Amino acid sequence: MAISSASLLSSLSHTETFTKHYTVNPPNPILLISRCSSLRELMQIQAYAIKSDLHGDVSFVTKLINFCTESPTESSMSYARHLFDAMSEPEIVVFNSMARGYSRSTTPLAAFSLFAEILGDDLLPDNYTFPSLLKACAVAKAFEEGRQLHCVSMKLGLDDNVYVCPTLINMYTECEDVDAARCVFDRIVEPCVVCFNAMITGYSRRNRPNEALSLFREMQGKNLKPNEITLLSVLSSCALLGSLDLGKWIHEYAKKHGFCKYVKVNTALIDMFAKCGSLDDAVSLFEKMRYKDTQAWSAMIVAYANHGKAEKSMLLFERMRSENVQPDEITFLGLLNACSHTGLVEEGDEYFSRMVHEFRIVPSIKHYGSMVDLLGRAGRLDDAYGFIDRLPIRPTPLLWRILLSACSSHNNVELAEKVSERIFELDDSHGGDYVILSNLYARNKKWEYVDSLRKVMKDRKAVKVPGVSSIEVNNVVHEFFSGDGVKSATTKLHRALDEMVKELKLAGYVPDTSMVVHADMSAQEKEITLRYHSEKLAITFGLLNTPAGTTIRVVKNLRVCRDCHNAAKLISLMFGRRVVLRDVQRFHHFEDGKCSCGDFW
DNA sequence: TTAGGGTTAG
Repeated sequence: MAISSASLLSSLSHTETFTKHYTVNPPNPILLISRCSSLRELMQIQAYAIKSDLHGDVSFVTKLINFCTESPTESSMSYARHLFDAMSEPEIVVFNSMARGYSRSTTPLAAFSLFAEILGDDLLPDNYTFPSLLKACAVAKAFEEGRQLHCVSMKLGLDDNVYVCPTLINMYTECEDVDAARCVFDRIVEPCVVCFNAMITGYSRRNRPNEALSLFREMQGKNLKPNEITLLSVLSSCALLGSLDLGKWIHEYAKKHGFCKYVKVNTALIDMFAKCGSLDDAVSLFEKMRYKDTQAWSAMIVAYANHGKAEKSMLLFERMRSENVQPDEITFLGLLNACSHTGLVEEGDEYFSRMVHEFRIVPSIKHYGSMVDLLGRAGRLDDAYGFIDRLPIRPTPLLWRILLSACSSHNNVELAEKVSERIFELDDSHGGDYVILSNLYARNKKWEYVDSLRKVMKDRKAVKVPGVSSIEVNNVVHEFFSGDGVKSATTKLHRALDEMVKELKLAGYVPDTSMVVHADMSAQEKEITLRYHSEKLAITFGLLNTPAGTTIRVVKNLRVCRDCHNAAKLISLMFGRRVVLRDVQRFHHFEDGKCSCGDFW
């Protein structure tokens, strides 16, 4: 909305509300701003001030702009800019306020443009200027602009300022340059809690939980007291790693130091417990929370969804609504995932429609992805294809990738080829896509296609992310890579795995080598490749190193393979162990020879 | 008269 002219402003000043509330004597415009509750009222105050001496006064205009930038909207920012431009000699204070507003608005980089515009003038940026500008760059993921600001702050000797440092770290991590952030951090002589938090959060958000946790330990070594924000990031790292022991320790720490009064800490604890495979702990914490906000409800709905408990997710949503808590986009993402994991196509469709029409939430690419998954997994591949084709936005490779997985699950080579073409048009560097397609060819014995595809993959230098599974034993997280030991299996772990497979075979396990791509391999070689998959290595490690009868919790970075899924079911039966396996999509709870996913995943 | 780090999704 463009801001109205002076004539409109002056007409507003004569409205009834204005006369009633603000023309009592003595009407002091500065005082009026502190009582102001809407942009409309603010305009009336400004119009009123035109008649007074205050019009054009720096501190008065600054107050007006501050009001506009507190929770910026398109119109409030446009009005603020109008006031800013009208100032004959703006001061840096006023600019800082404008920059803060932009950094919180939908057009954060406007802060940088304004900065570039005024830089040549007499306005000298100060230690209040950089945090807002850097925040804007972080939000917009504008690396170049952020780096330029870093240079300017260095020239002005402000790069080690206590307020500037955390935003520099935050800007670099949001722009995916964690190492640059670490350089900034390492230059700080005595980093404070906020600096540690910025760096720990950066590691955690960039999927580097081990570094986050080691920095957390370093922080404790320096006797710096963590605060609730530290705990949020550390919990998020525990969740990434599936590190239940450390997560429990943080829970105890939070209880002891009074951090459990924070709703966000509880929400992060719920998420951690759920992602570490302990859904019961998540539920009991959730039920104990006196006040639950949208995020807490969403976290629990998402937790149920990831554990394949769609019914519970949906019931919780009903409870949430009956307590008049407004759902957000994440609540619906949880519900849609719950439906897609369990094949509830109609219910998922209904939630999508309610989200858009009843709650006026604009679907994001993630919601679309969930819908494609819902249709695809349920075998409605053509519908899923049509859904992507009709989207109001340009489909991303990820969206097609979800459909490609579904084609693989439903053994549809023809559509998989078509979908792969669409993916390769957008991104041909993702090795996983070639692997899925060649697995499909292999399963259908189209060996000549397997060979040519592998050649194409090699020519395009596409790399597949290796499978990694991890397991925590006695506070230490052990990682296993798929294929470890294929060439020379000499360790105790490999011998134990070989023995276990022998026993499994006696119980009826038949290795499913159909998805092992390499056409030139012997049956024996294929079986070995399959045997040393990361999840089998991790589960065996768990069997060897944890007390009988305890639950084995494994985290995998990709989707679990069909053969490992079969093996895990049998292991749970033969060794009397519950195995909780988190893959990139969801949880699988293996018990008594069955999986909680009901073999639908 | 302006200022730093923030869970749930990805």
